[in-house]
Amino acid sequence: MPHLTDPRPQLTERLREHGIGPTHQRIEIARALFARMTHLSADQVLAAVNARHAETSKATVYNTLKLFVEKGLVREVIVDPTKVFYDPNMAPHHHFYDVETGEITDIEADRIAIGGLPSLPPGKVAAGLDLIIRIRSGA
Amino acid sequence: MPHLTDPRPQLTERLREHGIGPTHQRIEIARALFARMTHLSADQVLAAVNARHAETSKATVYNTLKLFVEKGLVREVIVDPTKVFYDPNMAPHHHFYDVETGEITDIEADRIAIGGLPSLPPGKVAAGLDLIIRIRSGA
DNA sequence: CAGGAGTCTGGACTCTGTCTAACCGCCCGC
DNA sequence: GCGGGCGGTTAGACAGAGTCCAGACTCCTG
Repeated sequence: MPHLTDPRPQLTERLREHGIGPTHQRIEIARALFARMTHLSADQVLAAVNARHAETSKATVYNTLKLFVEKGLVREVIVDPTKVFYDPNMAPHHHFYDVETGEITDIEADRIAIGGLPSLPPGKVAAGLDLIIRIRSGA
Repeated sequence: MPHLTDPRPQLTERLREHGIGPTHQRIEIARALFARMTHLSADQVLAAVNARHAETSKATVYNTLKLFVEKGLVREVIVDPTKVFYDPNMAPHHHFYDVETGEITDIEADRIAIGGLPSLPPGKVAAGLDLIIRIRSGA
C-alpha cells in the first residue's frame, strides 16, 4: 500500500515554478505553510517544522520565508507590531484581524469594491494593496 | 512683544478635551507630534522630545503614546514590522507606504470608495479599517 | 576526486517595546 | 500652611523578534 498523498513532489514542483531551488529545509517550510493553509508567524513555522523530524535553524526559517516572499510564493501580512505573518493564499484578498485574539481571517477580494484609487506619487508603482479590518468583540 | 504662537495652551486644551491630565511630558510629546503633523515612531518621538530641553524617559514616551491612542488623540499605523508609527491626523484617511524609503503619506478618505464591506463575524464589531497601498520606485 | 557556489547552522547581537520598584510632585483635606 | 496619598515619571533590567556572521556542509561540475 503506497503512501497515497505524499505532498513532497507537488511542493518540489511548486518551488521550481517560482525559481526556488528545492532543498529539504525549504520543502519542509513550504509543507508547514501549505498543509495548513493558514497564516503562520515565523516562530510558528519554526515550531511546526521542528515538531517533525526535520531540525532546521531559526536563521534558515527567516531566510527562507523572506525568499518565498521575494519569489511570490507567499505573502507577508503585517497587522501585529510584534510579529509578521505569512499567508500561503496568493489569491487577491483582504483580512479581518481580531485585535483581542490575534486571529486573522481572509476576505475574498471580490466581496469588497475599492474604487477611485488615487494616482501614485511620480516615479512610483504599486507594490501591493492591503485592506485590514480590525475587529473586536462587543455590542 | 509677546510670544505670538506658543502652542502650549492649545495643547493643554486638547489634552483636556480627551480626558488626559496635562503634564509637562505629555505636552512635550503632543507638541512633537502636532508641531510636525507627520507620522513618527516611538523612538523618533523620544529623540524629538529630548532634542529640546525636556528630558523624558523611554517608558514615559511609550506609556504616553499608548494613552494617546486609547483616548483617541492619535492613531497607530502598522505598516513596518520593525516599528509602530503614530499619526496625529485623526481625520478618516488611508496611507501610501514606500517600502524602499519607509515614507508614509496620507490619502484623504473621500478619494477612495470602499464598497460592499462584508458582514463581520458574529459577536464582533469593527475597531478600525486600514487601507495601505505599498509603493516602490520603478517603471 | 577536487573545486566551488550556494545553503545551512548556532550563537551572538541589535532593537523595539515591556516591566518593576523606587521616586517625585501635585492636590486635597485638615 | 502641613502632611498624606496617589497618579505620573524614572532608570534600568528584561523579553522577544529578527539579523548577522563565520564556519561547516552539500551537491553539482569538470
